Amino acid sequence: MVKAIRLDEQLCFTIYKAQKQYNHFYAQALADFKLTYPQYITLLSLYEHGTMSVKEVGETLDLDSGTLTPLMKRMEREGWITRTRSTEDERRVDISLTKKAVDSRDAIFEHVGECTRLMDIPQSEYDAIRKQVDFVDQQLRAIPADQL
Amino acid sequence: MVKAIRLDEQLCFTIYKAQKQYNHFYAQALADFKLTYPQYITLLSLYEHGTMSVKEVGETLDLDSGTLTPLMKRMEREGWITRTRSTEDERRVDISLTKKAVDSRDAIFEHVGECTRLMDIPQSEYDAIRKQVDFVDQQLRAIPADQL
DNA sequence: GCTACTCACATTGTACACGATTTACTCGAG
DNA sequence: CTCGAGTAAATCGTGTACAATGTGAGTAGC
Repeated sequence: MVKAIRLDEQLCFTIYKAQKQYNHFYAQALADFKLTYPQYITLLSLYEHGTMSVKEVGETLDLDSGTLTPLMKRMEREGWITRTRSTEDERRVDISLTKKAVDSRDAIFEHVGECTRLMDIPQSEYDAIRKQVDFVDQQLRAIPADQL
Repeated sequence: MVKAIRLDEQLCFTIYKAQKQYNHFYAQALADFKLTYPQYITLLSLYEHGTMSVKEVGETLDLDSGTLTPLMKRMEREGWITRTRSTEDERRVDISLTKKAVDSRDAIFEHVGECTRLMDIPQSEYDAIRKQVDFVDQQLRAIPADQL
């Protein structure tokens, strides 16, 4: 007799739903800037590290070129970034922030900060949850592929 | 002076990554059954509640018809479910499990159970994390749309 | 200076997600 | 009985994700 797997008891499902809810939250919070959540975290990474190649952006966000290339073309079209083929290594494409992106930084941080404050979770608890979810992520990555 | 938002300190980003990792995990765990993660949770819900309309499935999974209709057409094509227009209310489409789905239940539960056991997280901690993430989800849903 | 390998990025195909609109059906008020 | 409000699915358009493949650019080894 196999024990049933109940949807509401699955951590994967809770995380799945929370991720979608965060997406929805940021879709509204970022609507004025016409940014999606993946575009927003791309900006965050560029604010933090400055100009990077597509590969390096991908490493900070855990995304591959199949996702990033079209995403960044949209961000270029919207005037957030520039994409320039590197001269010293022509395989690389360097991603830089535009003046618009630099100028918008404070307004974005300010507005997102206000919105996230609406959630009303104490900093200590917020950090604790983040560490626990990160632990789950680490556990998942630690499973060797040949055991599945 | 606006305080910088650091990607690695954001709970949204941790959850975003964990969700993708879970997706990857289940893609491998479910490969033998040719099921994706959204298809798997659809099956779970049907195992638990039996035949339901598309709307009811959507309520258990927090998905709308725009996502479910094509997903279920694929599942129908793969022989997991049947889609039949309800006779007493012709607006409804009832989703039922096929014999293949019923017969596969134990094998799926068994295999997924084995795979999740590889994560090695004690049940008490697992539940605690799930409750915390669920709390975050609730907090997000509690924010009135007009405040963003 | 050739060749094989590797690397960075782009492209293609499949599968979600979801807002917005459309279509078909139900039901209750007049 | 009929019409309009409401409902359930389907459809459409946009934007991710990612495996697999293609392409051109470096590079190591002989």
